[in-house]
Amino acid sequence: MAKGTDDTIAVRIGKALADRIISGAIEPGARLRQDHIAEEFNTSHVPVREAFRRLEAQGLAVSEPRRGVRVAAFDLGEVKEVAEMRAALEVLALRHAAPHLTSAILDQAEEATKAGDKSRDVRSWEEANRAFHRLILTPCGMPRLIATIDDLHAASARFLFAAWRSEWEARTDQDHRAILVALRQGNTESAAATLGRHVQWIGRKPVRTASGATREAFTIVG
Amino acid sequence: MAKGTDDTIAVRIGKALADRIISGAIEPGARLRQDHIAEEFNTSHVPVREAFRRLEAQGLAVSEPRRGVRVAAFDLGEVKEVAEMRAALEVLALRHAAPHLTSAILDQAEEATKAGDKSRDVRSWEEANRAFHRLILTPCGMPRLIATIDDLHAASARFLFAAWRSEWEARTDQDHRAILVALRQGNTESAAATLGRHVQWIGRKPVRTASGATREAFTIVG
DNA sequence: CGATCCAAAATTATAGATAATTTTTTCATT
DNA sequence: AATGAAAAAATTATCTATAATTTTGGATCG
Repeated sequence: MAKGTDDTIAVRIGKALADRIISGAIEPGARLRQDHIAEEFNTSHVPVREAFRRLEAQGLAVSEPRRGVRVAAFDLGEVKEVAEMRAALEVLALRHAAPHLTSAILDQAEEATKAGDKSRDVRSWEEANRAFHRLILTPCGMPRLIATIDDLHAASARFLFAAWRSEWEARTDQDHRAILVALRQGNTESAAATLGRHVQWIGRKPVRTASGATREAFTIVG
Repeated sequence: MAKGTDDTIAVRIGKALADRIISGAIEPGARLRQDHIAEEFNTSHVPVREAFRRLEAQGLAVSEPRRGVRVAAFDLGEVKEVAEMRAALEVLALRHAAPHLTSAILDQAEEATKAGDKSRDVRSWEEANRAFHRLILTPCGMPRLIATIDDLHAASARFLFAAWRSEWEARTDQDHRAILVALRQGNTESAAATLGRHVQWIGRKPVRTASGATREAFTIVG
């Protein structure tokens, strides 16, 4: 995966900030100060502002005119919303991708599933999970649909990292396997139905807040 | 509808350019030169560049590093893609909106349908159509979903204006009426099914190209 | 006549400077 | 100590200037 060294500076900054927001390195609600970021990346603030517009469009940041840009906050409602949007769109993508899925692709997807089951931290689990979904969906040949799904995956990953920052225990992903079996049998509708349920499975877990109290954290697991 | 005079200049330029691209005032593939646009709006090119990033995210423009920004081209494939995405997402939105639909809202939606039937040009038909969809979907209370649907509507409108720039003949919208009847009866699933079919209805029409030949133009009608 | 190379013009991308606004701090007053 | 106004500092938004790249328009050669 090329690090895109010929990208414009604004694009590079946008990717770097997106990664920090998704990983939780920057807290929800935190201010993004253009001069500070510009200084850190050794640029002027002009490309930083362009990067902000991109983050805004992805739903990772919110901007108020003359008041600055903040990392987008999120709540259980948004977790559910993203899950349902993903369900609707990934099912659509899978229906179109199914006729173009080769057994080579399905083998790769199975590898990704195994990698997910073996992973010992959230980060690598998320990577494997994303690879699985991307592999079976990309052959739909609908670039706008894929781009929208990618943004939703970014949001999902953010929720995931927020809930399971440190302690993570991989479990074998039966849904992924059931989807692959159905696809190998040419049973697209069954695969689509399982996928739709799969991405709407919301994990919950108690988390200690800054104030010491415990609350429930929710996230899309799939 | 406030013209947003306290928006940032970049936002104003973005809206103005989006309107031109959607209406077809600027051709697909046309270059958007930042200095020219800056001069026209009496600004520097910095806010223009920010506006470009927004248009890019909406799928209305495409940018190649150091080569500039162009109005996005589109083909039958993209018309279909947008129609299917709309079907999937509007059905989802309607299922969530249905419990919150009051008869006042449904009356407004009926007014919008009548306005559409009466309209004598594409532009006002499109406006009425968009009002109908927005009215019955917004109560879903899912902001990200609504924002995504709005971008898809913008794309739909663009296809519509490209196919029916001048000659337009309104027809009475039976689908809208069927949807309203189902919603009034509390039959959400029937309404959703009709809506899903409705936005996938693709209109076709012969169009004379610049070179004099005729080709088929396609667009989402709904 | 057409292809190709080169210089001039135009254009994009970034930097540095300035005006306008918001946030923070200070300090007098209750 | 709490409140609130005023001044100072920080920050955003925009403009002007400059460097880097691409496009354009010939001139030259086959």
